[in-house]
Amino acid sequence: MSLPADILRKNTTLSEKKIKMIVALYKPFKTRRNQEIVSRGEVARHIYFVVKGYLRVGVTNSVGHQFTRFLIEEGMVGTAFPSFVSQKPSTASIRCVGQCEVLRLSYQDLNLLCKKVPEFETYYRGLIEQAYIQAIHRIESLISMSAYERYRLLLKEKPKLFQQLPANVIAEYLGITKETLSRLKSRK
Amino acid sequence: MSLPADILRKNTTLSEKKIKMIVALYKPFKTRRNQEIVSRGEVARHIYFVVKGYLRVGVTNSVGHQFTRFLIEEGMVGTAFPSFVSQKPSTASIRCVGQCEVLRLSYQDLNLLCKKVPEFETYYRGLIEQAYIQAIHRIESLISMSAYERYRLLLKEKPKLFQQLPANVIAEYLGITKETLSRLKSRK
DNA sequence: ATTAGCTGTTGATAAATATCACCAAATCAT
DNA sequence: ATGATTTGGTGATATTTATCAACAGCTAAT
Repeated sequence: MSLPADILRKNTTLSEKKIKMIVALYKPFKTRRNQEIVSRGEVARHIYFVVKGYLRVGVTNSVGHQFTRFLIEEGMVGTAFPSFVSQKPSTASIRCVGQCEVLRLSYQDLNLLCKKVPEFETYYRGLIEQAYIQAIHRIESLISMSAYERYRLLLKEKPKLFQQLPANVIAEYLGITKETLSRLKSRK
Repeated sequence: MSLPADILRKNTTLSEKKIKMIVALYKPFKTRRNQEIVSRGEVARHIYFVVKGYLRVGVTNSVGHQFTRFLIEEGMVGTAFPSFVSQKPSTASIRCVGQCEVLRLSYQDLNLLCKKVPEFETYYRGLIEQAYIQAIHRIESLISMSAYERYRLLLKEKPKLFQQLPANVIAEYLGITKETLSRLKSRK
């Protein structure tokens, strides 16, 4: 049936009835090509479930350069997390890469679910654990590897990104300029 | 009374009885100066609560250089997280910086608590959320700031680290060499 | 169809950081 | 107390990466 329902079925032992109830809270959210769905300074009031496409969570540094904090892929869930948890204004923005299909779950509904359905909280905790583990690996690659090594690692682990995303987004994710990325590509 | 109990009192509405029961599962763990308490290749079977000192979670890259994935400060809890969650061998090691006082909670006990005491799971989820947020900030600083900017930020946010830890540990945490850190210090 | 903008490259150069070698001071183990 | 090890610092140089500029091919909007 629906992608979020499949994922709950696979990762929890929740009854069909409860799954239905939960999934009804994931509201379809219409997006336009490259639309910014959360702007810097706004509070991230939802977590987003990506059905199709990519969301890019990005920040801008002191001299106006863009960086990609996270890429949220199909089947994954994410948001501007520090803002979402604190319900304070976000330093990051969230933008669709191309045309996306997105569901969203509000902060209130998520917390209500966590309170009322312990099994959902366990599932949600697992999501955060996995996200945190990804973040740890990213930190490790950033402190211990050269740009070229990080590029090779990403190419090996997520080759799809290179087919589906423009090079500047990849470069912003790796924390290098698009020129450097272009040169790394032609390095043997 | 005890530090972990105080923290539970402050962050949950658990009864004194339950807090007592939970804290009894945090076992004191004797460490020697600079002792490695989890080695690379071992499974991290506990999370560690630091009563005194610092734990350093570190990795070694392909050419044998050390890096510091995380520093766990007094009053904080942590472990080699990817290994702990998966219960598979760790790529990181955990080492005491100097002389430490540490409590530890086993994987089994933690999961039992999460299952039996939903409020504990909420508390634990909050810990992971905060750890994840810290990790996000670290990623952002690594992809968007220069070594000097990262050094200044750390100096501003955690000045204590510079008094309490040797410079090479700080450098490994910033992802730079100790020589570069030494030069950044004398930069105005 | 045409223009304007976006995307990916490449070159020349500058800036940041690492590497290697060495030294002095502090700290530790015996 | 002493010898050994660790720690912090500096210089010379190499390497990595960023910056700035230019350009060709593509894409999208009018």
